[in-house]
Amino acid sequence: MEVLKKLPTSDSIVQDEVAGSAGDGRIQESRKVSHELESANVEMREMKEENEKLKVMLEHIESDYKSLRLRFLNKVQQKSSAKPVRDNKNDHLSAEFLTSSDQEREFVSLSLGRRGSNSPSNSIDNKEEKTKFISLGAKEDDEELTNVDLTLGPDVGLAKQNSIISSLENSSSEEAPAMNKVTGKRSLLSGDTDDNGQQNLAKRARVCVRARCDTLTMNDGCQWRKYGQKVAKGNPCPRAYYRCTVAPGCPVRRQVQRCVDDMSILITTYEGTHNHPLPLTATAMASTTAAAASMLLSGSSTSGLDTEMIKNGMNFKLYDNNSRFTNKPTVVSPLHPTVTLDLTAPPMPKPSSSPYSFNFDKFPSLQRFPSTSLNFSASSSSSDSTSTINIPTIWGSGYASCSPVTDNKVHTGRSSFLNIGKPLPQNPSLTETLTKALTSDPSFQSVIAQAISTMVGSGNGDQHFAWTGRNLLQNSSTSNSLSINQQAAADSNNINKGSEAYFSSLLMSNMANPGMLSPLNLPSSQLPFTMFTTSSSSTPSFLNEEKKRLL
DNA sequence: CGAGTTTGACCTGCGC
DNA sequence: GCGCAGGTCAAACTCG
Repeated sequence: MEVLKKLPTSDSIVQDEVAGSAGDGRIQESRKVSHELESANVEMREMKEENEKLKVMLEHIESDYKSLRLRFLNKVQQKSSAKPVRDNKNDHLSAEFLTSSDQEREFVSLSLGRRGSNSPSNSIDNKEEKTKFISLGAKEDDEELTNVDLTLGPDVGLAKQNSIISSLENSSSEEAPAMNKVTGKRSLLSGDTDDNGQQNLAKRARVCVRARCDTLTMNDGCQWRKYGQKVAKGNPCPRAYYRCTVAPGCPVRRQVQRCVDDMSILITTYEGTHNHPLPLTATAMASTTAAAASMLLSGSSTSGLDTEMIKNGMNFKLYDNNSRFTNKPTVVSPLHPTVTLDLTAPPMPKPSSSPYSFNFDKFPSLQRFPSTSLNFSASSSSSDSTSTINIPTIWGSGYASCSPVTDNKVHTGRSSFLNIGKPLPQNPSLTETLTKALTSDPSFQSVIAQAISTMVGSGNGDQHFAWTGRNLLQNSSTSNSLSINQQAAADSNNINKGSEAYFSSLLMSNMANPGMLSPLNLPSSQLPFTMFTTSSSSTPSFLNEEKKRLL
């Protein structure tokens, strides 16, 4: 405005003209300036109006968010307080994990199932971290999350959220591997006592990611050091053992193994919780696996889910884990309840109807992302403790949904699927069903939020992409990511058109996982569609040999 | 030379 | 108790 004041006004220009002290050229120049000034004024007025509209929109969104969040928390509280013990076989899980406080933690923690610590060395740190977290307080937490999550810039609030997540992780992080004082060797299993045996059972929950992957290994954003390799029985492909090296002493391990039935499928199993802030590029996988582990440990992947979902009108496709996957996760041990995220299933045809389709036409900004569907299922009988989250992907069909039950196979294992990627027909009125779906089961909320956040962040740009639409063509190192990028590029024109829709998706994500990274703060490079990149490290040796042979 | 990988030995849990 | 299999260790090796 000060600049404008300094500029000559039209009056002064006229005066100048009258004075005749300037030539024709100067008069024309003055008129030009005057014209520009007027148009600038008009533009400013328009911008002001637009700003006002945006403000109103933001306020509206914020109030919607708050009310939705309140409703969500109420539902969670009701659910957790009324949650019955599920079945005898899961009594130990129920007793340990179905308390309301635990359930809440399931949503806000990135823990892959391990929680609590018996380690004296870590107890102080954990106490401190817990105190830190608790000191945030419910009110402050609410405020912070509200403020942070509704912040427009992807960078703003990132540090805050990271620190929150770090605190949460640390508060539930596992202890460093117990060392045998006599031998000096690590003794994970022998350290268990009878008292905490059942607790440790749950602590060892694993998340197994099955992904069709032409490249040598999955780049999930973390740094890994290989510490062993073993040929497992029944699979000629050796299993490689990796340890997280982002921070010294991080207890997280992963196993990488090719699927025996389909060598193009890479099975990566994660175990443990990072005891350090995650690199940005690693948060998506951590969030996803945490959500999966939460689903497993909260019991939602058990028969309880089945019952509840159907009870609430949620129909989920049921799979026979044993028949569908002869290539099951690397190890299914009673000591290692495993949840599997399956990104390998082929696209499926559109079902005729869907009781819970999530219309992405309401979220135009999301349409550039691969569509997903959530397909939960669980079997009733329990012969193992494996859950599967099945995530096939289809690009650009524009819907995410829970697909209807289409078969009723007999289930021989305790298994669950989260199936993402099946296109479904558009359902014109979905607000009610969506709300119902979101409020019906906390675990569902958690997982759907993660799935959505994954989709939202999958534009393969950097974390500013949603706002600036730039860098959409990065990371096209694999065919999958190329497809995504093409999709993203094709839709990049629409990127700034759907801010309201984008906010809406954030609401859902943050509502279900207030402590997790919002898509706002997730770099897209971390997402499953681009994580299959060649890595110089952590390369299975047999693939190296294969590579050498080919060369 | 340091970081990461390879690989054989060793430890532990589990089933018979 | 024994053998098997999964998991880990650590010395040797490789690579940049």
